[in-house]
This record gives sequence, structure tokens and C-alpha cells, in this order.
Amino acid sequence: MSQNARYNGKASWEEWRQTWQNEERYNFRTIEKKWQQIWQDEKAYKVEIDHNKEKFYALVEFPYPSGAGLHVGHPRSYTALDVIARKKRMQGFNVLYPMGFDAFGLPAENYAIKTGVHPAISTKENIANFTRQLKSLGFSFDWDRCFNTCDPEYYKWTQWMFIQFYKHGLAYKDKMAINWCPSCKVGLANEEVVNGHCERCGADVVRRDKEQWMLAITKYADRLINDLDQVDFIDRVRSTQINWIGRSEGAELEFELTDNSGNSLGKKMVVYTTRPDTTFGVTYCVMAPEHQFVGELMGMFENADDVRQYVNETAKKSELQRTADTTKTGVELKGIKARNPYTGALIPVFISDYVLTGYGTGAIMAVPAHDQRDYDFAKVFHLPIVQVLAGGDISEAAWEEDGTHINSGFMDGMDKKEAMAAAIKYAEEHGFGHAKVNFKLRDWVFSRQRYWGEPIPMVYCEHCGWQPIPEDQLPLTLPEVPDYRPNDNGDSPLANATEWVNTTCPKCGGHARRETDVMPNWAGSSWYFLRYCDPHNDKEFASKEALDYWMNVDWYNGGMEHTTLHLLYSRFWHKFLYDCGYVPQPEPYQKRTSHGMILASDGEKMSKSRGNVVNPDEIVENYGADSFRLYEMFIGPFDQVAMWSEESLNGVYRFVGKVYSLFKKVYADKDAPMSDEDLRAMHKCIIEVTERIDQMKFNTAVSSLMTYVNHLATMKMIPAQMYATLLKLLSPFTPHLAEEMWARLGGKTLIVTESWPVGDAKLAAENEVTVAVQINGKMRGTINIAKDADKTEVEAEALKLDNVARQLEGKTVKKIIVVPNRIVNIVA
RNA sequence: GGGGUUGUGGCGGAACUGGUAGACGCGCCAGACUCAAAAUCUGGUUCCCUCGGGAGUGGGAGUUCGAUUCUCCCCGGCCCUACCA
Repeated sequence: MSQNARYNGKASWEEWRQTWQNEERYNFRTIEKKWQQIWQDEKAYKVEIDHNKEKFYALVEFPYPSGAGLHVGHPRSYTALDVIARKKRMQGFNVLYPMGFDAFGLPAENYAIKTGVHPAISTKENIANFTRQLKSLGFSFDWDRCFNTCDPEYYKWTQWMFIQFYKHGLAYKDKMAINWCPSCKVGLANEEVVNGHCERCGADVVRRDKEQWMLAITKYADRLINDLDQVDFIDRVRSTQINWIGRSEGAELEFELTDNSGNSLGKKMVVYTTRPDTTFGVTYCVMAPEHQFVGELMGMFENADDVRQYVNETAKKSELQRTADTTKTGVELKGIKARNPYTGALIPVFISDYVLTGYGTGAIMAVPAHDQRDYDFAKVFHLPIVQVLAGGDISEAAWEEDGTHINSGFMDGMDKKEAMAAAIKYAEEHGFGHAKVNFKLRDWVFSRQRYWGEPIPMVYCEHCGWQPIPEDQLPLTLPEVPDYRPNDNGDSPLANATEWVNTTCPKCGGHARRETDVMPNWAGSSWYFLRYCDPHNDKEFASKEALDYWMNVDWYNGGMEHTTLHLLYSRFWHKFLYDCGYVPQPEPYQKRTSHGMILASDGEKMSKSRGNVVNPDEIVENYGADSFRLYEMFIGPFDQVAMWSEESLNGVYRFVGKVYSLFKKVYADKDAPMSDEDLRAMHKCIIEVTERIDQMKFNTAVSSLMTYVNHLATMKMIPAQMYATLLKLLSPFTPHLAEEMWARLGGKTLIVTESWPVGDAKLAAENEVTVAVQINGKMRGTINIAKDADKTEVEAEALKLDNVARQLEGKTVKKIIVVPNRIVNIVA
């Protein structure tokens, strides 16, 4: 290591000392820059595979490099895992803590449309700015592994993986109603539609048919739920995922369609229900207006005009309009009936937009007595309501609780479980139905009619159909285009790059056209953690050796907002690669935690429009990176929302200054003795900080450090060991300060390379304890007594207290409860 | 409607498997230093009080010698999701 850099260019520690020994204030500006330079020059955080060491892979969600720069929310996650990574490193682990950029995305493209600046250029600038900001915070990333997803060397593999999906039949093209944003002129995934609005621009989303590439994530739905048992995800992430996948068990039942007299029309309407046991309460059926039978049977309907009109109205409605208004509307399909397969009864059939075409079979059997939506509909259309579950009063509302079956033929008297089994058995025996599991999860719409994304590596040949481009021709790079605007037909800007679009079929050599849609921005982030293992590999996305050594990710932290999208997609993607034999484990992340958002001091989300955004650069400039980091760890419970407070930040800043100034009291003699009390304070701090970092209780870990510093502050002189221990414990939080003071203390190596202190519980233990004395559960005083003192001795001491004697006057002691080292409760 | 999460001083928040509620920090008050201010340092700081005490962790009940912690009911905040049959 270059001693000069360490000693600010001086030849020796002694010479260097002359320059700072009279310094009053902690000059964080120069000191932080100095250490960042040293870490960079010495590649202090670079890691390689080392089979002699246990690995630890810490991961945070890589940012989208927006033009706005780093948000104070980013460092909450980054600092937390930096603290964990640094501690693990000092505990002897080979730690991989990488950073990169999720660089494809709409903002860069929208910016290009506005200004004409190519997304590649603005993205590059933004990445440079983000990198500068991240480096200014002293994170221990291995920068040699940094990459961004819009680099062809990276997306080459994203495209390669898409081809694997295609080859395994999991990528397919389908014409389907998609969410269409008329403002962005882009198809959106369900997940990108927020309350019927476009997630990005807020415009009303409408439905529109479009040929889309789809990824068959639903084929993995069961495994995405079941394999959660193999990993350690915090409860809310786990339950959110399960909820999103939305598994439900029920049955598909066939209802034969007939004319008014009960003559079969030769069509069987399949409905999905989670309660086949309630079929005796079915009084009508409903199909989605888009259901194929509606068109096919149009000629049968006596009120065909009304039906057509309703179908048209529904088609025009946006998602928002369709879901916002829960008043039931619909039209009866006059002229046809459905036959209840259990009872043989003929019941009316309706169409209504409360039945969705995308879930189940797009048709339902309605049980108004026991489903509120059916109940509401039945009230509007004056349909009979037949109770089949006992309990409740159905005169006002549906009874949605369980109850013994009544009016249910062979199921009478049964409970839910028995009746479900009986109903399904009956359906199977009579050949009109079977048990069926359904999911809310839909297949992943993988096409975007956009420019700034990975080109989908497929060509269409009139003779051979869709063909993947040969893998040795990857990457298929984005062509230059004159205009980034999607056209009103919904075609991608790539459609205008005629030369690029027209190509030859890899199979027959004839004329073919390239796919002009690009991938969604979730593509690149679905496997980036694999690339970190071996980022410069140009033969494979990562070598087997690297994947075997580094995977899984041991600890992944990120925002709750990515729980349903990124986290689910990347788990699916990884499972697919696992099935193909490309990665060693079925799950990518061993442990997933989530941090709370940082709100502005007014309790609102930080936003440009509110003008309450805190700029990290200013914080670093005014308080220093260490104070910033430490404050973000101290701000509150890590998993909960926190409000930014510059006053609290100032308190932490004072603490940093205090640690600096305590150095003046440090004994030159390293072997100076410590009192039992000092030893106790030190070991207590070691134990608490170590435990609390592991539990992500960073705020109380910092409290422990503060308590320890308060102890040091009361001492006249501080033994070097006590101060050195403080620096080591502090180093994950405030690495610059720790390095500087470590060097001033005479440390010849980076504190990063030192080992983490080990606490001794025996030394941390008090030998005298304060025991509370209560009478009837009320505090009346305390006694100081030897630890683990004899019960009778404790009782005797407690009774000796003046206050206790006074309170007990005229009362008889019935019982004395002694909790060792804690409490004495006298019951009188 | 469904799911999750949360409610403790003036504020952010501590409190291990039920055992001295308010750690730590902010703010505030007083003192020191200063012509003064900032910065820094020292002490105090849940509320009420007749200075004996009393009340107190959203509200109400319960279990217990003892409840912020466990059980039941009710009220509120925040986040996600939503006509998913």
C-alpha cells in the first residue's frame, strides 16, 4: 500500500502527525475524498473466487439511472447492505457486493423524443452522474463488476435467454386485449397499470387488441408459490407474492345451453367456481360480454340489438371505467337458457361486465345468496335468491360465511369440506366437470412498442413463420432511427428502420422481417445478479465455475414496490434457466428483505412538484458521507417508512465530530489497563452492534455505539484498544472516519482488512444488578445486589427498604415473587 | 371488499422468551465559555401533584403477583391490491 497517500503525501506517520495534531475540527471533505481515492487505487473491494473462503453475496436492486440523480431513498438500501457486507468481510467472508445500472427504460426515450438527444447519450451521462454520487458515499462495491443492461455485451445474453424461452415453448406470440396507453402509445403489462391509469404518464388505459410476445410465467405459478418454502423472505414479501399469484382451488362445470323449451343448442358453457358445493343455489349464469358464445349465438337472441349495444359499450370502456363503477349492469340473453347440471333446472343467462374475460373461463354460475356481487346483480334484475348455506340473513345481503348445506339435495347436512368433495365427485361421475386450480397471475406481456429496449431477436418469414435469429449473430443491436416516436398504429419506432427490418430468414434464406417490438424494462433486471458473478465473460452469460461459487444471492434487499414485478419475474426467469441446466439452484435469492421508504419532512413522498426533494449531493457537501450514511441507519426501523429530518441528521453529525475529538484522549500506550467497567462497556457494545446488524436493527446498533461513545466521553484518558474497537464497530457505518482515525492511531493496513471484534458475554455481564422492588405490582424502589444473589437474600434486602416498610404497614405479606436479577414483587 | 402493516413523551423512536416504560437522538430549559451570537461542554426534561403520592404505551374488557408485550371486542393511520367468481 502506498504509505504516502495514507499519510497525505508525508513520508512517515510522525511527519503526518505534525499536520493534524492541532486540528480542532474534523475536515470530512478532504478526509472522505482521500479514502475514496485510496480504496479505488488499491481496489480495496475487488473480489475474486477464493475457494479457501466462505463466500457471501450481498445484493441491492440496481438503480435506473434517471436524470434526476440519486434519491435519498437509494442509500438507505445501499448503506444497509454495505454495513452488512463490510461486517461480513471483516468476519472473514469473501464478499461480493456489486452495483450496476438498469439502463433501458421510458424516461430516457421520452427525453429523446423531447430533446432529440439519443437515449444512449443521456443514459451514459446519467450513469456517470450516478457513479459519481455512489462513489461519494463510500460504498464498498466492486466497481470492476459494474455493467449496464443497455450495453450490447450484456443484452446479447438477455436476447439469448429469450431465444431459449422461445425454443422451450415459453415465449409465444398471441393476439390479445392488452392495456394500451393512448398517451405513451405503448402496451402495458397488467402490473404497469395503476388504478386504470398508465403507471408512467397517468393517462386512462384502454383495451386494444395487439399481437404480443408473451412469456408463460403461469406455467411456473405453482412452483413460484411452493418454492417460497425453500427461501427466507420476510413475511410481507412472501404473502404479497402468494397473493399476487392468487391461487384458488375450485372446479370447472359445464352448463348446457338450450332454447327456451330446453332443447340443446349443442353448446356447453364452462364456468369456473370455487364453490361447486353451492350449485343448488344457482339462479342464473353470466358470461363476459367478450365471451365467444355471445357472438356465435347472436342470431338466437330475441333482443340481439340490446346485446350488441352492451357488448360495444363494454369494449369502449377503459379498465378504469369498468372497475370504478361497481353498480351492476347487464343484459339477459333472451331466447336461451342454461341447464344446471346438478338440478336440471333451466336458468336465465346474462352478459355483464362484472364477469371478466381474462379470469377463469369468462363465465360464471351465480349464487346470489352467498356472493355479494351476484346478490347485487340479482337485486337489480329481480332474480330469485336461494339460500343453500344455513346461518345469516339473506334479506339484506349475501351470506358469505360458511354454514351447513340446506336445499342442496345430496349435499344437505354436509359441511363445506364434505360438500365440496361430494360436488366434485358427482360432477366427475356424470362427466360434466372436474376440479380445477386457477391463478390470478397472467402470462407476461413481453413486447413493447418502443425504441429504448432490447430488440427481440426474432424474424418473421412468410414461409417458415417466426424464427429466432442464430445465436452466433447475437447481439442484435438497436439500429439508429430518425424518430423515437411510436406511431399511432402502435408500431415501434424500429418499424421505420426499413433496412434493419428487412432481412433474410435464417431457415429458408428467403425474405423475412424483423420483430420491431422491444423487450420490457423488466427483462434486463431479471438476471443481472447472475452477470455480476462473471461480468466480462464473452462466451457465456456467466461461467459455471462462477455461478457454482457465488450463487445464490445470500441477501437481497430492495423496495416493496418490486415485490410483485421484478421479484416474481426474476424468480421465474431463474427457474427457467435452472430447468435448462444453466444455473445451479432453483431459487436465486436465499434471503429477501425490504426497506421502508424515506419521506420528506412533511410526511409526503419526495417529489419535484412538491419541491420537497432532498439532494444527496448537498447532504454530502454539508455533513459528509459518513454522517449521511449513519443518519440513514439511525433514522428509524429499517423496514418502516421514515421521515427525513435535517435536525436529526445534525445530531448524528455531532456524534461523528465527537468520535473525532475523543481521539485526543486516547492513550499512546496500547496496553493501558481497562477497568472492569470499561471492559464491560466495550464488550457490551461489541455484542449489541454485532447482533443488531445481523437483525437489521441498524437504528439500535447506532444507539449502542452512541452509548459506548458516551462512556468513552466520561473517561479522562482512553486506552487505545477501546478506541480501536470503536473504530472497527463504526467502520461499516462511517468507513472514512474509521479509516482516518485508524491510520492516526498507527494502523498500517486498511481497517477494512482488520478482523471484526468478538464480544465476550462474561466480560459484558454486570456483577451487581439493580433489582426493582414492587408491592402489588407497583414500583416502590430498587435495590443493588450481587448478580445471581440468593433468593432469600434478595427478599430480605427488599423488605429493608424504608419505602417498602412504610407501604406494608398494617398489611400482611401473602407472597413474595422473586425474578432473579430482575424484580421482587411483594403481594400484600 | 381482500391482503399487509402500524398506533408509546413536544418529535423520531427503545424495551430480550410478560418483569424498573420512555434507551439513543432531536427539540426544549438552566448553567459554563463569549462583549454578544454560533459552535462546544455540563446538568435537567412523560404528565399531574397538597411532594406522601397519583396517572400513563389508541379505546374497552380479560388472563396474570405483574401486560407496550398474551386473548377478545372496538377505533384510527399508512401501504399494496381490487367486480379474480
